[in-house]
Amino acid sequence: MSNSIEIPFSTTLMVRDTCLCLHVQRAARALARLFDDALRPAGLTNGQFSLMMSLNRPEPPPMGPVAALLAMDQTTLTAALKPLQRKGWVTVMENPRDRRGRLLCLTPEGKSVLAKALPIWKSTHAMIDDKLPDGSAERLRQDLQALS
Amino acid sequence: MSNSIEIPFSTTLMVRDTCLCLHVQRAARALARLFDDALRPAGLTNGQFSLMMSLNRPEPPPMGPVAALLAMDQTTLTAALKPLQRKGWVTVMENPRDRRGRLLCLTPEGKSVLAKALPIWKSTHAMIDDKLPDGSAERLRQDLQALS
DNA sequence: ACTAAATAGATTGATATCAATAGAAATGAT
DNA sequence: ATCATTTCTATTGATATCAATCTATTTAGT
Repeated sequence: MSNSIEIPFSTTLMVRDTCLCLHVQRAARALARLFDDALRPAGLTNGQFSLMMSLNRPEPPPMGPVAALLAMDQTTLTAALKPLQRKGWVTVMENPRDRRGRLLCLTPEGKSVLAKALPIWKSTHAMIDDKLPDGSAERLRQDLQALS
Repeated sequence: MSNSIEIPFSTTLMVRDTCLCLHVQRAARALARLFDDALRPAGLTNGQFSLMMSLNRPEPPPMGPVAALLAMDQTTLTAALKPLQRKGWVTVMENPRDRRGRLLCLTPEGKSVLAKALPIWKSTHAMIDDKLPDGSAERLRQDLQALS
């Protein structure tokens, strides 16, 4: 006569302990906070650092491949570019060879900001690398890649 | 006479290939999309599923420990509860033993929604588990935990 | 050339995320 | 008991995230 819709507490514990999605989201939030804190003096968030770093290429890339590289929705990329454009660190120009598309360029100021952030990234990354058992960083990257 | 603020392309490639923060953010976005898609028929996002599952306890927990469990900011938790309260799946009551605090409860409807989502979680999780090399899921969880 | 389909981005609306700040209640020192 | 400190949460403002939908442009089939 019960509703039969109660999930046992043991199931809850199992999901909490095993869910890879939850584990990754948790680590993502923690790492984002860590890098955001470290990069704050440089005026960048972790996401802005990754995005701007991915724009540091010989040829300015269109939006699609950048969004794919970062595994983010194209609309997210459009939104993420706005503050960087406002600050004058990134310019978005029409692609002359495909007028539907845009090309993303780091400005000299953007490159300068990125260069100032780089040593912060290095030291922060070295720090978390040390928190992992020896050699597991590479393995971790491979496992994460398999999920993307 | 140059500005000396150019980062070599090789450095960009190194950061892109090694940055654990970027790798985790990327996997987090990809997994979030995957679980969001799968759970959509149940009316839940991956985050809502994790949050509601963490509320399925014998005793309703206060907000602080739940936020810590999910490694999220307390203000994020406050915001995340809003839509769940609106839908009548979670209730937030004053803690009689500490009137600063709140206790978070799943409603019967919330439990029912969660129960319907559970088999979706199971099959989706089994799917991504298969994408990982044998036995690496447990290792991955441990590595991610070390970062949180 | 013409038209249908595919592709590249932009916009809107909802939720997620956190810093900074503020308020209320409990705790501790005296 | 009083007051300073700490703890727990909410609010505001900015950015991040994606689904749904739209426009503009290119490509492919005819």
